[in-house]
Amino acid sequence: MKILKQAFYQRDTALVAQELLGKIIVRVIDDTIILKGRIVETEAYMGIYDEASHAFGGKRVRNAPLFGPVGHAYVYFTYGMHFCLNFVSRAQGIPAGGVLIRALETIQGIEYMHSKRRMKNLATLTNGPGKLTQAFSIERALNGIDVTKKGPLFVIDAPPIHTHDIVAATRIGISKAADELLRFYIKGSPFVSRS
DNA sequence: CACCCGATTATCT
DNA sequence: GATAATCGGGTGT
Repeated sequence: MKILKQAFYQRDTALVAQELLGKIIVRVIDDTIILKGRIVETEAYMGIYDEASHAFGGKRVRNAPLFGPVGHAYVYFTYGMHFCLNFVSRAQGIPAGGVLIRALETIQGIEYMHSKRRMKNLATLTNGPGKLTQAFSIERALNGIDVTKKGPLFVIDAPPIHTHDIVAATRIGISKAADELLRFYIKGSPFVSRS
C-alpha cells in the first residue's frame, strides 16, 4: 500500500484530475472502520482564473484550503445539505486549484455505507459528489487535513488508467466556464454519476 | 438585515 | 423533466 505523496498533487490540476482516476480513497473511522473506494470520476477546478472555481475572486475563509498546501482535502458544504470532497492540487507557481471527486466505486465497507445511505441498489451508493461524502462520512472535520499520510482520510496508489479509457467532458452543475472539458471519468464505469 | 443562489440529491409526474 | 429540501456565504441596502 503506497500513499500518494505531495509531488503527485504538485502538478497541473487537470493532469492530476485524470491521474487520480483509478486511485483508492481510504477512510478510517474511529481507528476501526475502514472504507475504501476507487475513484472513477473527477473534475478539475483551475483556481483564480477559472470562473467556475471557488477560488475565483480570491482567497476567503471558506476557500482557503484551495490556496494552501497541495495534497490536503478541501471539504465544503453546499445546497444546505451536502458536502463535496476535493484534493488540493496545482502546478508550482499557480496560486490555487483542486480536484473534485465526483464518483467512487465501492471496494470495502459496503455495509457501513448502506447504513449511512438508505439506498437499495449498489450503483447509487457513491455515484455523485454529495453521495460519496455521505457514504464515507466526510464532513467539516476533514476540511484541510493532509491526505498524503495515514489518518482519517488518505489516498493510495493504483495502476494508472490508460488514456484511451478516460473520457473528457464538461463539468456538471456550473453556469460559468461551462464549455471547458475538465471533467474526467473512466469509460464504461457503471459508477460514474453521468455518462 | 434581506435577498440570492449554489461544484446536489431524492422524489414525483 | 421539474422541484422541494435546506443553509451558509456574498452582496447590497
